[in-house]
Amino acid sequence: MAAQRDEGDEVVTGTPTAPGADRADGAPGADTAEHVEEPTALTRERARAIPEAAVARLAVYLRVLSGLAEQGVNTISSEELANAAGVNSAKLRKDLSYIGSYGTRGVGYEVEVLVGQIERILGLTRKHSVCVVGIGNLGHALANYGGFPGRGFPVTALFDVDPDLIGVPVGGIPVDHIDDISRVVAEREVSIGVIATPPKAAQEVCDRLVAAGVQCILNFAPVVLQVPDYVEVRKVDLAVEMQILSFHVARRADEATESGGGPDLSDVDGVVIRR
Amino acid sequence: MAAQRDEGDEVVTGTPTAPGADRADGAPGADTAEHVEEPTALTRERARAIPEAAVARLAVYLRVLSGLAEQGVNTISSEELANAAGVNSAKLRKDLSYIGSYGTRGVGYEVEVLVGQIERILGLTRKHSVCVVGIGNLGHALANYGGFPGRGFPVTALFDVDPDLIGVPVGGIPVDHIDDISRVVAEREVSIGVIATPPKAAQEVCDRLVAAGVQCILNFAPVVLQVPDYVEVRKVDLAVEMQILSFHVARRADEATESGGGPDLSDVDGVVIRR
DNA sequence: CGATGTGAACTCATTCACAGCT
DNA sequence: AGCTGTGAATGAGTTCACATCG
Repeated sequence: MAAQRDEGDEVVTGTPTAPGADRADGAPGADTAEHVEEPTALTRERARAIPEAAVARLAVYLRVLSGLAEQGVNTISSEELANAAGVNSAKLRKDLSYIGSYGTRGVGYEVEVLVGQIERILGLTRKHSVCVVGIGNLGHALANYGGFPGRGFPVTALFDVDPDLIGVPVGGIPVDHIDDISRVVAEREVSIGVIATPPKAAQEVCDRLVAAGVQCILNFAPVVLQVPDYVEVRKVDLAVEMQILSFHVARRADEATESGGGPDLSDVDGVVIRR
Repeated sequence: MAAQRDEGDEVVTGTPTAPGADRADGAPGADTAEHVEEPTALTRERARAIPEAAVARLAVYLRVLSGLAEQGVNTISSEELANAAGVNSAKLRKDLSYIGSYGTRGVGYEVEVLVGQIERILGLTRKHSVCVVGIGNLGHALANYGGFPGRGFPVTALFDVDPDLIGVPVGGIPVDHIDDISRVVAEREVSIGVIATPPKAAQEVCDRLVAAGVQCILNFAPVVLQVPDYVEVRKVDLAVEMQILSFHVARRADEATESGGGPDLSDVDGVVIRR
């Protein structure tokens, strides 16, 4: 049964401070990939309208729930599930409400039901063939994950340019030359492309993937990919993650340094406080 | 037991360059009843207050800028830089404004200056020793990155439980047994721990890292780690990424179904098909 | 002029708090 | 009595638009 919710969010702003009209939107800005949705109101019919942030969490809930199912747990409350997923229960309930009402008041949720519903929403009832481009260290690791994280994402093709690798099976799949990408992607109906090449090659590989018809890309290369609007790109950026952690280490250090030391306003690291 | 934080945190308030008397009293606008702020633990103070989202982007800008510097570019406008980083210029300028005013009106930014300032803010002027736990496929790949993404993050220790691995050098560093983690982490002043173990071992490894004094963790294992408040956890979750992409594939498919080959729909909602 | 820097408006996301069902 | 589901309130993050200054 499809989601029967209404399109939800209207202009909830009850604040009278709302400005006049000004609907002159359509700014042709340099907007990059990321979001595809058409900004101007009029949501498509019974819009799927699940906030991106919620989608990410649904995937987490799904994993937790699968674990519970294996342990034979049948029912769980929002409180417990939220806890296991590392979020608070209000958020969890709101997230689940986006996909429908599958809980029982006074009781909780049936694990099986939730698993099924989340899988449906995430499109996991269908298999998504994946290809990995760039069979270096990381590519190897990814290919060897075999069936990729969880089932449902079979890796069916590997590409590289290194002649020594072509034909060599990695994780059971022989490596093809990148020049054959179009043919192979079509033949094996690849729907998701993973880029694990050195940064310099990433954009070109990306272009080839797109040309081959791939519309979803997971990018491990430390580059900002330019893609057409209709292509969805997610990136996993080690350097950025490390640097964010670094930022926190630094901030922690700052705090430690100045704590206890009176209200001195001296800029710790050079940020001049102008006035 | 606080679960790991995901995103957002930190109180904003007061830009470093705020003019005149900012920092007035408390919260702006009419506060409702006695709602005594509940600051994140002991943080606060003269918070550097850079939104988490901005921090992540600063890291991206930094990479783009470094590339430009190498190419000999001296100056760049917000428009150009934004473009290269895949964001719009307003966002970029706002992000940069969090770290100070280093641009020249009518001209743009000096690449070198920006690189320096971002590095300072991200705490990259200091080296952060990294350890990797779990030397399987992924751990190998990570260890072999050598100096980790970009310089500044030297991998100085590797851990595993497999007797066959202990002592074997990977990427130049011999693998230690996890039981020695406390000693080794202390000796090598590891400040960031990377978890690349199978899911089942992740929480325990995490606990050991924390016990050993590591306060920043990058987790590749598909589990929600439970850590004390003062520990910062970032996660890289392949399964979640794939599932988010899957969701988009599914949504795309839905849209396609209903727009083109959709069997006669005497539907009420005008199917708004743009372009 | 032209591009930065930034209050203010707006949009998206999270949390509160409670009505409503079991 | 207990727990879900959800409007409404709050807060975070993004975009607008323009004063400002090199």
